[in-house]
Amino acid sequence: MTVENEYLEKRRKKILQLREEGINPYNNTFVPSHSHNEIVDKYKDFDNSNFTSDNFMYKIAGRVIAIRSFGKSAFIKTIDNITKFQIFISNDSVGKEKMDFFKKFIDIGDFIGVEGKCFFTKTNELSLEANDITIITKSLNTLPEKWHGLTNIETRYRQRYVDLISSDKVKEIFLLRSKTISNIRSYLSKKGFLEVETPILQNVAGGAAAKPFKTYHNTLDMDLFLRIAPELYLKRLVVGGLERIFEIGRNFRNEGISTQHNPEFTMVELYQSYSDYKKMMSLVEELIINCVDLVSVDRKLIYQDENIDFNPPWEKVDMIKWLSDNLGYDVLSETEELFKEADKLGMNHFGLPGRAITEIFETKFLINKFNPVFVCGFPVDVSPLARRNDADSRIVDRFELFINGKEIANAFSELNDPDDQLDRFRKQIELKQMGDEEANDMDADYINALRYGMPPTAGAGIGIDRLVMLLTNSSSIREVILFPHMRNE
RNA sequence: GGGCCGUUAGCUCAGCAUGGUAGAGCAACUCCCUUUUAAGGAGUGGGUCGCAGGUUCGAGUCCUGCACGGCUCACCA
Repeated sequence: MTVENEYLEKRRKKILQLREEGINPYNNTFVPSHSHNEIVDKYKDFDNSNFTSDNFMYKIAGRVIAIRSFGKSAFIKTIDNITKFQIFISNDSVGKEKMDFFKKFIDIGDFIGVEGKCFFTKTNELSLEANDITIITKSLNTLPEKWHGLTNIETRYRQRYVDLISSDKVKEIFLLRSKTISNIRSYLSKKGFLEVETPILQNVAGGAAAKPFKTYHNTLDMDLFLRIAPELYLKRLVVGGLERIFEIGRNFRNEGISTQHNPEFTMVELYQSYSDYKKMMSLVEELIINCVDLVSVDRKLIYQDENIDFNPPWEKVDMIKWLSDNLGYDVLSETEELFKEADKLGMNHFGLPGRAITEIFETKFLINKFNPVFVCGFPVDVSPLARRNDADSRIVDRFELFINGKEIANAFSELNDPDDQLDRFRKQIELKQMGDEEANDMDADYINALRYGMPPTAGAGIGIDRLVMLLTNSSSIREVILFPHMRNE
C-alpha cells in the first residue's frame, strides 16, 4: 500500500460506507442560517459572566480544521470564509448514535453542517453546542499540519487552495488586495472617472517599453500580441470624448521573473483631460494615501526593515538637475562625459543621452530612498508618448513615483501632437532595428486618432501588485498574486 | 542567464562534516478520557531520502549531470 493510498483509501472507504447508509457525502441540501461571523458579531458584547442561553437554534456550515476529542465529547473547530468557530458535541447534546457517527465518519478537512445553541465555555470561548451534525462534503486529502501549516513555498504557490485553507495570513493578503482595488475603483468613480475595458489581444503591442507575448487567431489568420499596456487604446477613447477614464487590468510582459516581476501583472491606468502631470501628481498621492489608510492609522508603514512615511507632501526631485548637480556638469549637453560615465557602469544606452541619464540617475539616486519620491522631468528619448516641456524640448513633463526605491507609478502629460508622435514612433523603429527589443512599434491608427485632436490630457499608471506588496509587507510579488507563474513540474 | 542555498513520511523538520538495516512531532489507525485551545495518556502502521549516473563490499550521506524551487545580481513595472 503506497502512502498516498493509506490516506485516500481510508477516506474512500468512509465515502462508500456513507453511501451504503444512504448519506450523500457531497450533500447540497444544508442551508446555514448564519455565517460564523454573524454569530460572533451577535455575541461580541457577551461572555461567561453575563450570558444566559437565548435558546436560539443556529444552523452553521464550515470546514473542520481541528478536532479535540474526549471520547464522549469533543470540540470541533470550523472555519467559514475567514472566521473560525468552535462547536461542542457530546453524547448528551446529539445522542450516542450521532456521536458515534461523528467519530466514525468526520475528519479534519470535511465540510460539516451543525445545528445548535450558543454558549460560552469555561475559558470564555463562544461555542455552539451541537444538537445535530451532518456531513456536507467529505475531504479525501489530508490538510497540512496545524501548527506550522504549509510552508514549502513551491507547494504554497502551486496549490494555493491549500495555502489559503491553512494560513490566515495568506487570506488576509488577498482580502486586502481586493479591498485595495475596490478602494481605487471607488476613489476614481467619485472623481468622475469612467471605468472602461480595452483589448488585451492587440495588433500592435504598444504603450510601454517591453517585450510582448505573441499569440495567433485561427479564423482571422493573424498574429496577435497580449497587451503590454492599455495606454494607446485608452487615449483613443480620450480622442473619442471620454475625458476621464480608467482601466484596472492585466498587462503581459515577456520578460524575467523576479521578486518584483510576474509575467502578468495588474495596473490601474487613468487619463484625465485638461490636467497635466503636476495635477496628476496630487491625484496619485491622494489615491495611494487612501490605500495606505486601509492598513495604517498614521500613514506610516513598516516594509521589511524600513519605515515608510506616506504623509504628504511627498518629496519631488528633478532628474536632470539632480544628476547634473551630482556629476558636476550639464548632463543634457555634455553627452561625451555622460556616455563615459554610462560605459563605466556597463550600460546599454544605444547612443541616447536620455537612456544614460535615466539609468545613471536611478543607480545613484534611489539608494536609501524609502519614502515616496516623485522623480520629475524625463529625457524625451526615453518617453516616446509624453508631451515635451514647454521651456526645454529635450525633456518631457513626466514623473515616476518610487517607494522603497521601487517604481510604483509612471505618469505624464500626454503627447497630443500627431506629427511629433509620428516622429517619436519613427525613432523607436530605428532603435528596434538597432537591436532594442523593447522599442515601440509604429501604431498608424493611433496617429490617425491623434489627428482628430486629443484634448490636453494627463495619464498615470500605478502598479497594483507592488502597491499591495507595500501594504501587506510582502517581500515577493508572488505573495500578492494568487497563482504566480511557475515552470511545469 | 550568473552566483549561493534547498528538495528525506500527507505536513513541519532531524539525520549528511566522519558512508554501515530510515528518525521525531503533527496527521492517520486501536484503546482510555464530557469544557479543550498545538488538549492529554498508552500503543500501532506509514519512506523509490527530487531524478539519473558514478565511486565503494556497502550511498539519504561522497562525486557528476539533470529537474523543480528559493534568495540574489543583471534586464524590466
